[in-house]
Amino acid sequence: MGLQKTLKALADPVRREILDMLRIGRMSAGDITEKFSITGAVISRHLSVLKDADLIRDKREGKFIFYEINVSVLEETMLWLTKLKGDKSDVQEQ
Amino acid sequence: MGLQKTLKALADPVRREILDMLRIGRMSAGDITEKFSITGAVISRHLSVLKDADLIRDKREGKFIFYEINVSVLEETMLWLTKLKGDKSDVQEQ
DNA sequence: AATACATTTAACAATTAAGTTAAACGTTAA
DNA sequence: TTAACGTTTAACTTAATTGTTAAATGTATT
Repeated sequence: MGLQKTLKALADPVRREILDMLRIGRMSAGDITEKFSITGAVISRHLSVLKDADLIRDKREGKFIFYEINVSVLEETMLWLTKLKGDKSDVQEQ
Repeated sequence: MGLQKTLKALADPVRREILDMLRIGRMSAGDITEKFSITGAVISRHLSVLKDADLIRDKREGKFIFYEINVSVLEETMLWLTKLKGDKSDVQEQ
């Protein structure tokens, strides 16, 4: 389910923007929510989708929950895209 | 809308399988349909999503419509993923 | 223990997406 | 020009997704 979950998670613009933000550094759920004009409940659910895809990790510190990006799962996606793009090593060319 | 359409198109397993098949070479809509256990109408709609994302191109030849993959639009996705993965050239590191 | 704060979960409404079958369209052949 | 074939479009059903508000959970503070 790796590739499927990853691509599904990446297919939403809000979730991609969250990842783009986390690229710079970790943030609390509240900090992330502030950057959008949607409710915290929605952001929370987006975060759970990203977490389920293992694209982010969370860590509670007191009343805050901090989120950080985990890029390692992107490897599989990159490999698939690379294969699609033109690595024809496993295809009989003529 | 490039990245959004691309990722949305790639988020469906049937569409990814179609792309994987077209990687080997072009196929008619009927040939593609045969490989699945869903109706031709559904395949046709998946093809239209892929076409709208410019991931495939079509060409009618007689009664057949042949589809071929177009990988050039994947470049934008690869760039975004690469940036996310660790190209921090535009981020202040400490 | 009561209150406040940060976040998630639940219940619901609206929208989008994927599947079905049947009808329509474009092309070829009789 | 009618019939047959390949494919798409339309109408519909069901399931999934995204958003809302309200309630619940977990932690810190008084």
